[in-house]
Amino acid sequence: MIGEFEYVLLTSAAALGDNAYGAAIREQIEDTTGRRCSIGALYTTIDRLESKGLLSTWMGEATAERGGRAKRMVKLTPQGIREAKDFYNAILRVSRNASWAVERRKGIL
Amino acid sequence: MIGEFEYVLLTSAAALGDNAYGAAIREQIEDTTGRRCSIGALYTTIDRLESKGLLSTWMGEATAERGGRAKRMVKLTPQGIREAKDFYNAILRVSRNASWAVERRKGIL
DNA sequence: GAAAATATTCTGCAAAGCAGACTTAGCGTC
DNA sequence: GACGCTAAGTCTGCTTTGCAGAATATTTTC
Repeated sequence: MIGEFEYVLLTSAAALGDNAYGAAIREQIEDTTGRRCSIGALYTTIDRLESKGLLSTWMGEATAERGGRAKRMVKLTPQGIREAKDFYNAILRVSRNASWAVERRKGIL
Repeated sequence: MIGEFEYVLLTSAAALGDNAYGAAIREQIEDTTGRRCSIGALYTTIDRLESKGLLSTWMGEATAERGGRAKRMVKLTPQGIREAKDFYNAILRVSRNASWAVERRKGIL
């Protein structure tokens, strides 16, 4: 099973679609979680996920906007999508009868 | 933020209420996740969660059913409940627009 | 008093998460 | 054509979580 941060990263990369690359993913993570994401946390996790085959990366061109180095683009593999889905479903299944989940459902419905 | 397994353990203990103790929690975890839970994973995590103040434990009496040692009873602290809730909400928030979450919602509604 | 049952303790290792200094590289300008 | 500015990624070391199972404790039953 993937870890929580790995899940957050996969989800954030998926949300960015064709614009998913290191720095943008980092921003996306900070925005959606409200937590700070260090550079180290980001890239070590990207490396790990790539070596596990859950995402693939390649170097894009350095887009020319006032400086900048080439971007490392990211895309989930089918296996990555599968594992993210599994993680999500596992959390939902385990939480089925948890008071906090029930409360929240009531709020939504 | 707590880890995924810590979340599973807290949730399982919560589900068992007054019957929450090591071995029962382990069974609960195996049932709800479908994954195997080793003894080591269980108790090291209980220890950690206790030292972080997310749950408290005490020794109960040895119930007399064909042998058996005293049980280590477990109960979430208010802080434990809070952290579990935070974890759950964080996953839901991050997943808001993920394809796998959307698919699943459609299935439910 | 030995076997069987129930449950926990202990110890070591593997995987995931976190932090930030350092480096690379293009752009603009003078 | 060197220098500073900006955007982005590499590298390295450490901490926290997760995993495994052998060993041990305690109680019942025969």
